[in-house]
Parts: sequence; structure tokens; C-alpha cells
Amino acid sequence: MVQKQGKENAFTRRGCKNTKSRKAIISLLEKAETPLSAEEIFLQLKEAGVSANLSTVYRNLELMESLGLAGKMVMNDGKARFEITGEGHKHHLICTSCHKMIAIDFCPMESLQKDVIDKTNFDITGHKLELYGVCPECRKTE
Amino acid sequence: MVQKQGKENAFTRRGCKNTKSRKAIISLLEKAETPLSAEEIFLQLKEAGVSANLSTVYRNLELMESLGLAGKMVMNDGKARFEITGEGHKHHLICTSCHKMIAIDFCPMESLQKDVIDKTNFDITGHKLELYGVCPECRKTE
DNA sequence: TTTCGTGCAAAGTGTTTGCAGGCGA
DNA sequence: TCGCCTGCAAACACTTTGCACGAAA
Repeated sequence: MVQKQGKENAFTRRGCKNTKSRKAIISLLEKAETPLSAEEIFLQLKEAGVSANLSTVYRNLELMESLGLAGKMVMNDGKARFEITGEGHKHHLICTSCHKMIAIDFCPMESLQKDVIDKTNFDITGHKLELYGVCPECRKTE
Repeated sequence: MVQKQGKENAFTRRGCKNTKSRKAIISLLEKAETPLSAEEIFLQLKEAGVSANLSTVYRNLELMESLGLAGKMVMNDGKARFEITGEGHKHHLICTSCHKMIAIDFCPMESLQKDVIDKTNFDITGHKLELYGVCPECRKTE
């Protein structure tokens, strides 16, 4: 009756079922270059032939966030976006004109976190950094 | 018919009227220690005896943002907060337990902005940095 | 089989908008 | 006075929730 087999995954390992839509969402997020909104995920699922209801998408994203599999960030447009929780976290540079988003790989906080902890006595658990600007393409056409 | 008098202010200077609610909102934001949500502003106005409709609050905050008088930031709870645009911009450390927010005065981006511009060719116009953690008080009671 | 997950529709939030009347310049 | 500002109510967009059916373990 032991059920520990090689067949485990991020969901079953935590007592959740490994459903079609969950697999599909994880796989989308894994190959996404930028954080995705619930609606984007919903549409991309449909395109991939794994249609899931929008509520299901929201419920699964919430689950994945609580399991620590995905991170949620709300951007200034009021929409939440989600990204896979990888080893190296990323920040983003967002074009205020065309809303293109590109990932930047360095993080100025890594070296400063300790300093802030000392100063504030907070137990720092994470951070969010977004840069805003105008991308080269938009600058041309302006 | 010249109307340039010492009586100018941030609004009239830009062709907008200096109404009671606008004065009150600016003054609230000026003395606020942390960014305020529209609802908080709405309630504090009422308390101060300068009741304004919630739509009016939103409209004025939007105006102030477009005039560059205030900055908007959307936090992970999905609510927008506003703060006065001062000389030295600030970032915030937010307790994920009690949602207390404290301002931190240093900015790691200042020294790095130039570097990012070189790397990405974006015309960087701003950034947002938020730190998350658990404050000393909440850590005690957990 | 049993329990968890899903679709559907309806309800919730925070925010925006159209319109008629009111106030600031 | 004149036109911008405001209050009100309705519309919006995104997200959440209740319920009954369906699928994973």
C-alpha cells in the first residue's frame, strides 16, 4: 500500500491531483519568457487544445502560488501576472508605450538584502522590482 | 488682464482649478507616511470634514498622476495606492502578515540605471521596488 | 469508490464613465 | 459668466465563489 513511486510530481507530492489543466498551466509558465496573466494563460491553453475554464485557471494559479510553484505580481495596469518560481528570480523592464516586457537577469537586491534586514529588523522574504521605460522601437515611432 | 499672481499653485499653474477636494487630497498625501489607497483617502477626507465622492477622489488622483504630482503603484492585493511625488523617491517594505508598510530611503537602482540603459537600449523612465517580509511584531505573535 | 477538480453562472471588488447640476476663475 | 468639477448611479474589468457534475487516485 505504499504509494511512493517514481511517478510523483509537484502536485501529487503535496496531496493535489495532477490534472490535465494543471499540467498544461505549469508547462506554459515554464516556457514563458515573461509573466503571464490569467487571461493569457486561458487563451494559450485554448490554442494548445487543452481548454480550461477561466475560473479553473484562476483557481489553479492560486493553488500554485500557495504551493510555492508560481509567483504572483500585480502590475500597474491592475492585472495579476504569474511566473514559475525558478531558482534564479527575475525582474522586468516594461515599455510604457507598447507594454512589451523583457526580463532582466541581474538583481541589485541580492547584495543589499542583508543590509535592510539589519536596519529594519524585518524578516525579509521577497521583493519585486520593475523598471519602466520606452523601448527602442517605440522611441523611433514617437 | 495679466493673471500671473503669487496666488498660483500646482493646479492653477497647469490650467486646472484648485478645488476644495484637490487641496485636501494633496494635503493628505503630503503628510502621509505611506502610499494611500483611494478608499483610505476617501475615508480620511470624510473624517477631516471635506467629504468628496469616491469617483471624485479617483478622478483627482488620476489627474494628479498625469500632472506628475502623485505616483500610482498597484500592490499585490490588487489595490492602487498613491503617494506624493517628492524629490527623493521612496520604496517600501511591506509586512505580509499585518500589511504594515514602512518607507525605506535608499535606492539600489540609482547606481544601476545607467548600466541597464546601456544593456537594453531602453529609455528608462522609472522603477518600482517593493520588499516583502514579516515585521518584528508579527514575528513575535506567530 | 471517494474525494478533489471543473464548468457554469452569479456575485464581489476596485475602478471608470455619462450626465446634469454646481462651483471656481 | 463660462467651463471645469462634482455627485450620483450605472457600467466595467478582473477575480472569486456556490453548486452539481465529472474525473483522478
